[in-house]
Amino acid sequence: MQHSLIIYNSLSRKKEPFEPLNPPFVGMYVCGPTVYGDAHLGHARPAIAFDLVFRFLQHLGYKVRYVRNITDVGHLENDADQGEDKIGKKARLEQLEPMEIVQYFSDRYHEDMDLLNVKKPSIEPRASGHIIEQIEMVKAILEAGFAYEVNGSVYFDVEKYHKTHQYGKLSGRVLEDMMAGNRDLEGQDEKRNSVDFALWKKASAEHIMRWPSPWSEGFPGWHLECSAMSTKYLGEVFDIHGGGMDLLFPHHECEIAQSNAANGKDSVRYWLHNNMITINGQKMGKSLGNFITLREFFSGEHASLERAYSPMTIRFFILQAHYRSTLDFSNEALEAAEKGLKRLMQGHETLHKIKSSENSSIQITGIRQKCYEAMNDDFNSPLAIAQLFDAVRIINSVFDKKDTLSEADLNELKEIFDTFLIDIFGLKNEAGSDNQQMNTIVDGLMQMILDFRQTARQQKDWAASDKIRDHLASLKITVKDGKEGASWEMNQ
RNA sequence: GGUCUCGUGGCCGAGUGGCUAGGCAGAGGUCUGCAAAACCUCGUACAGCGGUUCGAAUCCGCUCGAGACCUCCA
Repeated sequence: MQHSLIIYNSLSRKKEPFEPLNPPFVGMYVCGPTVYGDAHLGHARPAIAFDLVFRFLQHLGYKVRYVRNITDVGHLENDADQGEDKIGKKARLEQLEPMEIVQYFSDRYHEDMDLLNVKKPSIEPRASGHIIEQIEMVKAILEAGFAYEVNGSVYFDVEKYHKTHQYGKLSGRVLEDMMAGNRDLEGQDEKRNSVDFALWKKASAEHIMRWPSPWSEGFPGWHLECSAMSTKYLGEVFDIHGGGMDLLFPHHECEIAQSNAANGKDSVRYWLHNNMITINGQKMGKSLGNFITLREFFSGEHASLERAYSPMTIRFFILQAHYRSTLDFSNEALEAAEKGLKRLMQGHETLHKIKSSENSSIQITGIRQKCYEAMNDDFNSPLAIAQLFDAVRIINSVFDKKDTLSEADLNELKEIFDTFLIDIFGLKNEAGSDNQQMNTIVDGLMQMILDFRQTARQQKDWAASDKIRDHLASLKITVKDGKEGASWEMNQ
C-alpha cells in the first residue's frame, strides 16, 4: 500500500497513524439506528461517513468486517433506567407486535440506505437476537465485581470501577464532578449512585419485551448490546468503533467500562465520531422534533423543504463536508450540492466522449496523489472532491477543444474518477433507468431525433429545430449544442 | 453551572504560521441562429481586541457570539 492513513481518534483527541491489529484485516463496529421511526437526515450522516471509511479501507486493500447493529430493544425513553422501551411504546401505541415495528422500520431503513448507495455492512446484528450474549456479559461483569443486583435488575458500579479504571476517559468527564452534580436527581432509584447504569432491567408488568435471565424476566440495558455484539463478531479487541458524537457520552463511555469490566481491557483501538447535522444552527434530532426524514427529502413533502432532493444530492451534500464538522442544512445549501454534483457527474460522462490527442497541453499529474493525500488525512472527502472539480474543468476544456490530453492522461483521469467518484465516494448517476435495454433504445431514439434537428439546423429551419428542442424540454430533456454536435441530458 | 467544540467572502464549506481551496450564487467576456451548456476573467473572506513573530485568518490571552454533551438522540 502506497498510503499512510491517519485517523482522528476521539480517545486521544489526536490524529494517529492507522495500524490495524491484524492486517490486512480490519474490524469496524458502528452504532446503527434504533428502529422505531423513519431515518432522518441526521441518521444519514454516520451511515455515509462510515460507508466512506468502509469503502476507502477496502480500496486500500484491507479486508474489512463491518458490523453495524440495529437496536430493537433496551433503548429507553426519557431516563435511561426509568423510561419505556422505545420499540415497546411504539408497539403499544400502534397495537402491533414489537417485532412488527422493528421489521417495518428496518425494511424502510434498508430502502433508504440502498437509495443513498450505502453499502450493506458485513454483519447487521440485532440486539434482540443476542440476549444470551448480553446475559453472559452481565454475568462476567458481576463476577468481576463491577456490578450489583437489586430487585432483579443489575447495575454497573461506576464508582467502584473508577477506583481501578478511569471512567470518563473518552468523554473527558470527571466522575467526582458528575457525582457532585447529580445527587439531587436520585429519588426512589434502585441505583446506589446516580452515575451507575443498567445492565439488566427487570420488566414491569406492562412491559412487552422480556426475556428470562438469572436475575429476573427482563431486558438488557442499552449500552450492553454494542459491547456484546462487537465482542462476538470482532473479538475482545478490534480496530474501529464509530458513531455519532452525541453517543460519546454516555453510550460509548459505558461501552468502554463494560469491556474493561468483563474482559479486562479496552476493546476499541480507534474511536471515530461523526459530527451533527444542524438546522437553523441547531442539532437535528428526535428530541427537538426538528428533523426531516430521508423520505421527506426524497419526496419534498415537508414544510421546510422547497422541493425534493435526490438521494445522491443528500449523499454529496454530506460528503462535501468533513465528517467531524457540523453541517448546516438549508435549501440553498442542498441546491448548491445538487448543482455541484451534476457538474461532477457530467464531467465524468464527458470524459468518456473525449478523443485523445498526441500530447497533453495540460498537466494532470498530481490529481490522483492529492486525492489520496486528502483521503489519507482522516478521510477528508471535501478536499478530495475539490480535486475532482479541478479535473472537471480540464475535462470540459478539452471537450471544448481548448486543451488536449494524451491517451495515457485520459486513461489516468478515467481511472481517478472511477476510483474516487464511483468506488470511494459512492456517487452514481441517477438519471435513466437500470434497464439496459431501455437505455439503449432511448439513446438510439435520442440520437435519431438530434440528427433530424441537426438537419433542420443546417437548413436554417430554426422553427423546426426549436420545436424539437421545446418538445424535449417539456419531457425534461435538455439539448446542449456543442462543437461536436448536440448532446442531451435528462433532468431530475 | 460543569466539560468540550466552533465562529472563514451573499450561501455551503476545506485549509492553516509566508504559496489559488472547491462548489453554489453574482458581474463581465468568448462561443452560439437564439437559448442552454462549456470556457476565460472578477471578490483583496477568515467574529472583535491585544500579544508572540521578520510574517497570523492559522500560535497565545481576553471579549463577544453560536453549538454539543452532562436525560433518549446519528
